[in-house]
Amino acid sequence: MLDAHGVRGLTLRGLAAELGGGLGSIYWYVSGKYELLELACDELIGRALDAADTEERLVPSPPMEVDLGTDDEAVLDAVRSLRRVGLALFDQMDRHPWLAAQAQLGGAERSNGLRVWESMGRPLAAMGLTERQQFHGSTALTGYVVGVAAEMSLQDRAADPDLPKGEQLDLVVGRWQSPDYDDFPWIRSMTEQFRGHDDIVQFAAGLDLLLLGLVRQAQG
Amino acid sequence: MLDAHGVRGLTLRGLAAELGGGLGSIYWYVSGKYELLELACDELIGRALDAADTEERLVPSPPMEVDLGTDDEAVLDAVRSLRRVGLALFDQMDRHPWLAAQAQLGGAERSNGLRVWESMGRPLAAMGLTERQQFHGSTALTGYVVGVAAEMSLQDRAADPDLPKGEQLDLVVGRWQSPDYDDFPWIRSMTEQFRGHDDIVQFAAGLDLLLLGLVRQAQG
DNA sequence: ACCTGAACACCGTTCAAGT
DNA sequence: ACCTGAACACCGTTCAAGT
Repeated sequence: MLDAHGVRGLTLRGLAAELGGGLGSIYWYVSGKYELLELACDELIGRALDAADTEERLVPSPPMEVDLGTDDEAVLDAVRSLRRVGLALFDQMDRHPWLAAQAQLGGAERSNGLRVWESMGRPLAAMGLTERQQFHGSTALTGYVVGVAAEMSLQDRAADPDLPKGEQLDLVVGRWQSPDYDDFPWIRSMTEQFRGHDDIVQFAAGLDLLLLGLVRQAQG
Repeated sequence: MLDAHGVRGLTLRGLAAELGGGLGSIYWYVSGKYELLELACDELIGRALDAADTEERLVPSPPMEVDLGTDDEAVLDAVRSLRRVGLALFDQMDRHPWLAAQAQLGGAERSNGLRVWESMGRPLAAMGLTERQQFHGSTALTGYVVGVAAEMSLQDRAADPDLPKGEQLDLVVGRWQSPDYDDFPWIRSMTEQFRGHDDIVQFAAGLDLLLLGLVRQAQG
């Protein structure tokens, strides 16, 4: 997969050349570029879900920094489940920076899109939430996952790929000290946090906020 | 703005014709299509923030369905503030379905991107969260907003624009009863919820979960 | 300073023609 | 059934030339 060059960098001519075939032959297998991307998305999402299920090859989870305030084993189990799925999906989108922008997880016709939604919904039901709360919770979770992943993918793409990670952060944070940022004191106050930030930790922290909210809702 | 045809439907040739000018003259004012889109994004985000500030022309907020479990006026004020900004941004992206996919809110160089981040951050600081919690909270909020908005924009675009809303829902939900969905009992159980769903209510519900998590974190 | 439009270098998609 | 590549209808961008 030569998607290291992004969605736009994948041309049907390039793909045909890579496969040693003619340009038109692609259209025998696939209706167009859109379906090609959809299939690639579905494949990668499917693998992420497999990883979440089998528990192998799973990204190491950052420790949970929030206190859920419950020892109900059913609830804790559901939370662990949701966290595992969310982190597996994020990890996959982190590895393939074009994925997040492309993946319309919920409501997709592709079967793995449905698997995502089902994977989110079942634990929510097990937590004892009402159907309405389950519904809202599931779209909140999927929306959060692709939203944060997309945001971070864009942020990383904007950065100069030649510079080392540390210098990139210094460059951004350096701008924050300029007079342009006089109206944004809060952003400036985040200098230290931004310099030490880690994408997956940040993602997990927000996911845990959502999970905390859901636990509270189940308890209330 | 003829962006009723989406980002791809906006061609520089079409724009030049609309403006009654030559194709090349656009490049005198703007470096390319990318910058043009960035400017349009920034303008609309800016208007949304203005609406959130002035409290006029603001979308009616759905009632909060979660119990925050606090009467700390400073915290409640912060929550109201975050909710107002989030809803104003979502409303704008709901009105302009191409916006969400385009808007890299956080970390954008454009000044209104910074305004978004600052608007989210200040209330979080006022809630008494640690700097680390503020940082994580702000990215979670912005990520959630654009993520859910993007997901819903895609969902609405996929639908047949000729059919009335009710029939569209029936069509989707009808498919859920087919044998293809035998492996997705939870999705099937959401039939009733999906049929009666309302985008902005759904968005607000998830936002409130995040806010509930943040309030708990501040209290803990 | 500001505009013009032909020209260029690409796209995705189609389709008559091959095996 | 499966593949080919020229041809088509578009893009965004550049640039010598105008006023």
